[in-house]
Amino acid sequence: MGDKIRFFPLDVTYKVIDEKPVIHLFGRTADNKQICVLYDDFEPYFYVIPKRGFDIAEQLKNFKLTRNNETYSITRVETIKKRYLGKEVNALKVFTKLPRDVPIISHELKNLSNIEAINEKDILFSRRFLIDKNITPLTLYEAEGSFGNQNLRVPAFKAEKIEAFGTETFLKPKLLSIDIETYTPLYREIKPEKNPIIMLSFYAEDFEKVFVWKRFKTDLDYVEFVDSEAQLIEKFKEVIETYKPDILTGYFSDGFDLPYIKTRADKYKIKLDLGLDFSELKVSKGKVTTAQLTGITHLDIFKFIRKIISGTLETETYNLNSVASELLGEKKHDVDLNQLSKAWDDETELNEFCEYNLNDARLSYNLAEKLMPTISEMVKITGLTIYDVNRFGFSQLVEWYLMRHALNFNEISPNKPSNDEIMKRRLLTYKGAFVFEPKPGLYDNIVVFDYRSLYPTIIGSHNISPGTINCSCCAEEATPAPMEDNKKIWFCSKKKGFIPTLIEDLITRRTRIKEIIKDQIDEKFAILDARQNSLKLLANSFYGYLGFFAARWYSIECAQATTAFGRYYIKDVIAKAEESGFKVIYGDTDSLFTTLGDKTKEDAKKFSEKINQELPGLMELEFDGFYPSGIFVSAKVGAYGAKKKYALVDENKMLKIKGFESVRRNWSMIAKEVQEKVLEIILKERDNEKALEYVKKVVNDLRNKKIILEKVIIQTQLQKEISDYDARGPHVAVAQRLKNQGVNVGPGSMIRFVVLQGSDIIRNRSKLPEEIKENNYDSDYYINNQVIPAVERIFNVLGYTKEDLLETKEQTKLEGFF
DNA sequence: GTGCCTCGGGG
DNA sequence: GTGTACGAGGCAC
Repeated sequence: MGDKIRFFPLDVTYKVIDEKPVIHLFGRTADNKQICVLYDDFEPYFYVIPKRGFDIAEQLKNFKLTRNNETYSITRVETIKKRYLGKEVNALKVFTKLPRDVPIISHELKNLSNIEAINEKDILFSRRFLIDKNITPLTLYEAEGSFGNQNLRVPAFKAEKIEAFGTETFLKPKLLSIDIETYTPLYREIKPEKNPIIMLSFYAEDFEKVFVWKRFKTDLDYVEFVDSEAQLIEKFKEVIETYKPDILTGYFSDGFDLPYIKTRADKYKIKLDLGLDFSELKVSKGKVTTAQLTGITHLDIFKFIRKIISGTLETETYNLNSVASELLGEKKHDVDLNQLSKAWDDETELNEFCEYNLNDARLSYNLAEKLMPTISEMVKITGLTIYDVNRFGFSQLVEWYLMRHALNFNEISPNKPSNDEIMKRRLLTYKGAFVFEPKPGLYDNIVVFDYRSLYPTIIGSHNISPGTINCSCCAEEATPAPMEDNKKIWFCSKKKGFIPTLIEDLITRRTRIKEIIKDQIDEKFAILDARQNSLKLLANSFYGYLGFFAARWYSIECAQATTAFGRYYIKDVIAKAEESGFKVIYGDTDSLFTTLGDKTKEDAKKFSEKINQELPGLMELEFDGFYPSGIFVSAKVGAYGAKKKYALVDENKMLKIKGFESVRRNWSMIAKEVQEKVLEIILKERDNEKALEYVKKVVNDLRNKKIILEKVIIQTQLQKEISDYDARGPHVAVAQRLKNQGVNVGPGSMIRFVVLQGSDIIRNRSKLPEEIKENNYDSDYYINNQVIPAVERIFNVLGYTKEDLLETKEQTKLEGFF
C-alpha cells in the first residue's frame, strides 16, 4: 500500500473529475501542514420505499431518462431493511453516477406507481459523505494512499481509505481576522457600488497590519500605505495567500466586509480566487448574505453569537462593542466614525482611525478565539463543518444531529415538508407553557427554583417521539399525556424511541461532564465547559424542533404532549410549594419564584430535594438562587401581568434585568438612562422616594432645558426612497428637508432628529441636531413620549401614578399649601 | 387579528 | 449545486 498521513478535516467539497464525483477534504495534517485529501469511492444515492408487497427493484435498475441530450440512469439498486419513523420497511437504496442526478431522477420517479415514498434525496453530497463515512471535522483521521497532482493551492493526497485515529481534536486552527473601514459621509447610506474601502486591517496571533491608500504622518508601525483601492484589494489577497489561515474571521463579515470587498474587487476586475482550489470568493445574496471560500473556513463570529449564544448573554444588542465588553471586557475605540470620511477628504492624518480599525479586527479575533471551544464542540457533536455550524440555527443543528444518528438506528430520515405542507403546519397552534401571573410589586427574599432542562427531560422520561406515539402495543395500558382537552396521546412504554434515546444521551453526557468539571480548574475546564454548554443548547432545541413547521421530524402531537407535561409539572410544584408554606409570586414554564416568608434558605433546599424524590427519569428541580429584593412590573396592555418582565438584585448587589424594553436605537439616550438608573435606586438603595425625586429632577431639567441636546436626539433609519413612503413619520420629513438641501439621502441613511417645541404636528417640528442653536426641544414630548413611558410601569408597582412623576417641584410646594 | 414598518450587524 | 434564503417587535387600523 501507499503512504499514510494523519490529518484534521476542516472543510469539505466535491468536484466531478472524469465523470466521477471526488470528495475534497481540506484540513491540516498532524504535523501542521495544509492538505487536501481526495476520495473517489463514494457514490450518490437515495432511498425508495415501494408500496407494501411490490418489488420494483428490477424496474428501477432499468430506469433511463434523457433530457437535453444527457442521459441519466440508475447505476445500481440494493434492497435493504430499514426503519421509518420506528416501523420496519423494505427499502431500495438507489445509486446514481453523479450527485446532480439525484434530484433529477428522484423527481422523475415520483410519477411511477407502486412507490410509497422517496427519501434522503436532498442531502448535499459532501454532507452525505461526512455522515456515511462517520467523519467529524476537527478530529484526527488517518488516510492511506498517495500524493498526487491536482490544481490546488495545497498538496493533494489521494486516499483509498480514511479512518478515525484516536480522539485527538484540532485545538488551534490558524485564525486570521479582518475588518474594513469604508467611505461613508454623514447622512449617506453604506454603498459598496459607489464608495471605496479606505482601510483594511488584519489581526492574527503573530500578525497585525492596517493598509490605507492615502498617506499621512504616522508612528504606527503596523500601518502600510498603498497607492489605490485596487492595490488595497490586492493586499487583501496577498495576505491571505501568504498567511494561509484555516479560518478567516470577522464581525458581520458575511453581511458586510466580504461582500463589500467582492463588490469593489468586481469593479476593478480583480479575481478573488482565494479558494484552495483557486475558486473565487462566493457571495450569495438573499435576505441573508453569506460569503464562502473553498478550503478556508469563513467564520462570521457575529452570526454565531447571535444565532447560538445570544441566549446566554446579558446584552440585548449584539454589536461588536456590547458583545466584546461582555465576553472580553474590552471595548471598541471611542472614535466618531462620522468624521472619518471628512478626515479622508480633508487629507488630515488618520492615526486614530487606523487604531480603531485594527482594534476591531483584534476584538473579532479575540472573540473567535474565545468561542472556538464552543464552536468546535458543536462541530464534534453534530458532525457538521465549522462553516455550517456557524450559519445554521438550532433547528438545523438538531436536524443534522438526528440525520447523522439516523444511520446508527437504521432509520430513514423523513423528507422536508412541501411548501403546501409548511403553509398548513404554520396555521396550527397549540397550547404552550403555563405562566403564573406575577402580582406587580416589590418583593423581599426571593427564592428561585427551576426544573433542570425541563422539556428535554420530559421528552426523554416520557419517551416522546414521532416513532413511539400512539403505538398499538401500548394502546391498552399506557398512561396518556396530561392533555387538558380530550385528545388521547400516549407513548410506547416498551421500546425507547429514536429521539428520546438521543436526547437522553445528550443529557447524561452533559451531567457526566458537569461532574468532572466540578473539581477541575485547569485549561481543560474551558473545553469541557463549552462541551456541556453545547450539549445543553442542543438538547434544549429538540422540543422547538418537534413543533417547527419546516422540520423533517415535525410532530405537533409530540410538541403538544411536551408542553402538556410541562404544565403538569410546574403546576404541581407550585401547589406543593404553597402547601409547604412558600408564597409563590411568579412562575413561567420551568421556573418558580417564591418569597421565603417565615422559611429559610435551607428549607427551600430541602423542599427541592423532596420534590426530586418523586420525579421520573432524568427530571430534576433545582434550587436556582436567592435574591434579597426584586420588582415585578405590569404590562401596558391586556389583562395579564408582565410576563418575563422583572428586575432582581442578588446578594452581591448585581442587578439582573429581564424583559424590559430592549434598548433600541430609536429611543433617546435620556430615556434609556432614566430607566436604568431608576431600577438601580429602587433595588439597590431601596429608596423609592429618591427614585421618584430623580425622575422629577430629570423631568424638571427637561422642562428647563438643562438636559443637553445630545441626549434627546432620536435616530431612525430610512428604509426606502422618500417618495415611496405612505406614512410620513418625523424621520421621513427630516430626510425630505435634507434632500431639498442637496444632501443625498436614500435607503439606509441614518436620520438623526430632535423634536422642537411648537404647536404644529410632530413631523413639522422635527429638526436636525445641527440646525438647532439652543435647547429649544419640546420638553413635553420628551417627558411624555420618552422618559415617562420608560419608567411609568416601574412606578405603578410602587403605588405612584404618572401624575406623581409629572408634578413639578413648584407644584409639590403648592400642594403643601392646600 | 392583519398588515405595514422598522431594526439588526456593518461605515 | 442531492439549489434559493430572517425573525421579532411595535403600532395603526
